[in-house]
Amino acid sequence: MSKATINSVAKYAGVSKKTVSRVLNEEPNVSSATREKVQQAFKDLDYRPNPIARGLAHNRSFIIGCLYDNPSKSYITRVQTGALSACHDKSYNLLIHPCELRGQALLDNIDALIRRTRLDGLVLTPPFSDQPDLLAFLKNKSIPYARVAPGELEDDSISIRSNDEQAAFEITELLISLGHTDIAFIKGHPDHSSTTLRFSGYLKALEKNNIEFKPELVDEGNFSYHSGEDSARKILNLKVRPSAVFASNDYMAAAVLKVASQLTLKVPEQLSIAGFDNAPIARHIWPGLTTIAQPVEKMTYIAINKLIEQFTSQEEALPIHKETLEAQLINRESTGRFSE
Amino acid sequence: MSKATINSVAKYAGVSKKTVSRVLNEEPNVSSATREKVQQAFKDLDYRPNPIARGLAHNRSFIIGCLYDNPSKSYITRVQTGALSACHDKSYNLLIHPCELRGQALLDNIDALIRRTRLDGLVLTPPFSDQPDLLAFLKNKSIPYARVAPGELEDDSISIRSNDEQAAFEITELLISLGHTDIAFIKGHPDHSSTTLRFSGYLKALEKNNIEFKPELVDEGNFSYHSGEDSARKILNLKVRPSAVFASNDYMAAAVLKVASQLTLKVPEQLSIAGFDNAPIARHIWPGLTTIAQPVEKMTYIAINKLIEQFTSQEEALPIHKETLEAQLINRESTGRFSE
DNA sequence: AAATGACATGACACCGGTGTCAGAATGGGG
DNA sequence: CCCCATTCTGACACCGGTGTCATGTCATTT
Repeated sequence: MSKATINSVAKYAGVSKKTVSRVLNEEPNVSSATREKVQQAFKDLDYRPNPIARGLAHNRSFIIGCLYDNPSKSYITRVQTGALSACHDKSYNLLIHPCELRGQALLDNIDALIRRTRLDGLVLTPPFSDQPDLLAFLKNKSIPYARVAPGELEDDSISIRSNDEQAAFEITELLISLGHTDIAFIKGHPDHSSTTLRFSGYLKALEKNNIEFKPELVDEGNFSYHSGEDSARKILNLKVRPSAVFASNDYMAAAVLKVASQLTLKVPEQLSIAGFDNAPIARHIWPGLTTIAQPVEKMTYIAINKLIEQFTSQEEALPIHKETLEAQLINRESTGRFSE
Repeated sequence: MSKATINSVAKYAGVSKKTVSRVLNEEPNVSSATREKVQQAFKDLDYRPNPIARGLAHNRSFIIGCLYDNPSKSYITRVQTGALSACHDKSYNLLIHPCELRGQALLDNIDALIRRTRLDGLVLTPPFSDQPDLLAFLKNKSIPYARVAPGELEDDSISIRSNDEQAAFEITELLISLGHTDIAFIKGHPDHSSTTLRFSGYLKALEKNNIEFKPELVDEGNFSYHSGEDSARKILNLKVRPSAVFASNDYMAAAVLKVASQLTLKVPEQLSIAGFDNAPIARHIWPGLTTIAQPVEKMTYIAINKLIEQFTSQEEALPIHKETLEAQLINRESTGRFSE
């Protein structure tokens, strides 16, 4: 069972294998009588074409690779969900490939990946979306790729992002509207473009509201919980303690909450905390974190969808798809007015 | 570039493609002079064999599928890490396939997956590891599979697990050794075999220490944070409140901590909390959770490794690999003596 | 020196599809 | 009724490897 090949179908239907192939691929110039005969054979024999043979004939693998190097498991999972969904819709397979950004080995690593798997295209997630070396390398190798959440849209490739700067601006304004003026900021990892964008949104909100920027309220983290802990200790032990902290992601925000608890600071009465990403931890701690939800699955879905469309399309000059999606502010319990 | 095929290598080395194939596969009966000529050609032409063509010839896809339906992103990521590592070592590709346990659609879903991808084998993670329908279906289809963390080892398939019952026993004894006697228990999802095992370990520890089992201290959750919250509210509002709660996983334990915070119970002074799994959240909340660390990556690695070995081996009767790995108790701040 | 066997090599078909092209069937106009 | 254009169909080579088997080469045995 399940041994039906194109030859057995052809024999069963009394036609040539080429004709079966035509029906399979919905090519024109097949009489409806023949078409029906063949389709009946498909059903009777429970036939599914062999994607490997098809791949060999087409010199295609029907594989999309997904590159990531991200400490957040929930982010990765969301990327995967969107990617799987797009691949499924287009009958492609998804190959996940976690790897480290740093090190000369990166390009060799990717090279080996490409040659080993013969993948048809790549989706780059942060921080790879903004790695000039990598982009140049892929272009050179003629590997089609799409970028998720890149910082710059200049590159002539498919790019889908959400507006990090605007979202950071909004959440900062939320804190300001609650009466906060000393708002600390914990930066993310310098390799990620979102680090710059989120910081920029914070600065713009201060500026717009005529609040003086105080460099001592800014500390550099790297998106990890641990780095958030270090930054929080510095910030919360300042002589003039800020009344609010905006951390560039939820893990660091959760770390701020931990340090605040250890210092017996009440959140949000004595300290407001805002995060970014709407990671599961944002609602798994108490009080829940006010944060920004990005449509990660959707971004990845669109990226892969457009990517496949592009290299599948007959037209050489399909316009390069660029899109910026909306992020959404989620207001939870970790932010409020200062009340002591 | 990168266009070298077996034909071009053969021509370059002045031998037949079959001989090139022999060198590739390290078959015997190739003179060392010829072998070196061919290997030099590999280098000169920068040749890599095409896995798709190889797959077609062998009727193999070199793809291992990984099935999961698990709410814990960190668990999934750890499974993937182990799986990727094993696949990489054996030059296989990993295809991840999240899907829902419930519903008649499951078998159809898996069937479609198999036919679409022609995968060579499957790794089952909980709760699929203990799904009799699925196991029977795969056996019927002659799809090789390996089970990660199954409840029962009876099935004649590769099975790698850690000792959940023993670990639950130990963590319960830890609580007992701290002086607790009223220890509540929150069960996991009934579809997961670990739910039964962990509960059983809890019961055995009570029994061994001559502590009376009180049914009202046990509540049924489903491994989700939300279910843990519900159970925690019930348990912590009992007339006679227990002094410790052992939740079947860390998400539910984190929810207990949240409810305790809302009730202004001090942890661990007024309430000890223990979890299971050593999920990231266990160290991202304060106080950190005492819990059990399982070698998830290693289990998955071994499972896939043995799976590939099995269906690659010439010997028909390779013994079925079964292994039970050690879990480890991690002692953090959420457990201690009752002190009020 | 002839027979024998172990080792080395290549010709060829095959895996299951697709592209090319030539030839057969069909249909409409003169 | 014939001719030609259009539509349909199949023979065949090909994608890039692997399996089978026949043949060639050499050293060893008798």
